[in-house]
Amino acid sequence: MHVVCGPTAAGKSEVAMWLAERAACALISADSRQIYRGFDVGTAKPSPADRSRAPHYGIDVAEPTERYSAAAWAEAADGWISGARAGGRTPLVVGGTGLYLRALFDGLFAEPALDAVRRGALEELLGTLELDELRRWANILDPARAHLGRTQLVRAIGIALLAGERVSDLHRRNARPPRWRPRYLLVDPGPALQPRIAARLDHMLDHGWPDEVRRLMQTVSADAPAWNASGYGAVRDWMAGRSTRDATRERVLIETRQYAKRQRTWFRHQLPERLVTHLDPTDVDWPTRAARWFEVASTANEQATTAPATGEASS
RNA sequence: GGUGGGGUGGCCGAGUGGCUAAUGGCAGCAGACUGUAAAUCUGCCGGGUUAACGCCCUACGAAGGUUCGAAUCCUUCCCCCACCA
Repeated sequence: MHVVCGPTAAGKSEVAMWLAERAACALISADSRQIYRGFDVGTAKPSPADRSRAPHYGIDVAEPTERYSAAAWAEAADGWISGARAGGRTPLVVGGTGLYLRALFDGLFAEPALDAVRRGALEELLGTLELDELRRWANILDPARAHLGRTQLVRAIGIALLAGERVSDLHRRNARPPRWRPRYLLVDPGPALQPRIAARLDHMLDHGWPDEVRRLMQTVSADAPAWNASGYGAVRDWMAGRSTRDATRERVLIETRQYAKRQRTWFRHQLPERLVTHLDPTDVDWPTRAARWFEVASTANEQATTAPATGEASS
């Protein structure tokens, strides 16, 4: 499976669009924010023009108030991939949400059935606890996960209590087999990323982001999951009169930089290096390199489907 | 010109004689990550040296001084802010 990934504003979509037009691809968006309807400018969704140039899947598939998940996305992505193929196109997964890629390619463990009501009540309770307190619980219930963040702790504790099983055990026991072999094209312009982030932000601020946020503030409740996309909180503060344009710009810049940094850390350590091809989109010959990657990855895909291989073709 | 307040590590900001290379926060760097992931967390964070403990140097506007010892006390100077003229 072809995957174009990389930090935000790196130029993933330019590369993906180029490949899509050249090789008749359909784009599968692996982006946890572009799924939300109405959150367009600030999430840098592909333009209508781009969307008419190649089929896009995975965009505008959820209400802003909906609590989405990596598993839900991966399941939907299965359908999109089939849909792309049925339409005679090569699916090309594009996105920067590492966990979504993992959910699709490594498969998350099968979650035991949980009583929704009890789970909701428990999560509400755990939400009131201090982080240290959650750590103490996790140390008893699922020590292997006790070093993680709040979100993970709540989940580990919840499953341990409600299902009587540790997430860390389920990882091993309930693992789902991977369905595809990914080939990653990691797009990253290196030091040029910072100026690109700034330029994109200025463009967003001049092309409707403030209005978009003002509109969303009327219709989408303030605690909707869609809001926690970097920048939206800052722009919302500005629109509410709690901040200035300059301060907002500065804050969003920082949030975006930090996000890009986290993405780089993820891709650097979580992706198997042997499956990754690096692409610097500021290289003049990036199209050649991208095309070569596409060919090699296609060949690898064919081999994988004809003979459930044991080895990996190196990139 | 007078009076009062203030100048602290990249920034903000505690600290009023030794426990202070100096609480916090931000920014930065590195890392973790299997169902909210643009999320949620962890470590480092003056310089040099060390595997580490440590050791050395530089540092609280500037210059002097008091003291065994000063970011902290005294003197002068520079700059900022407020109020009075």
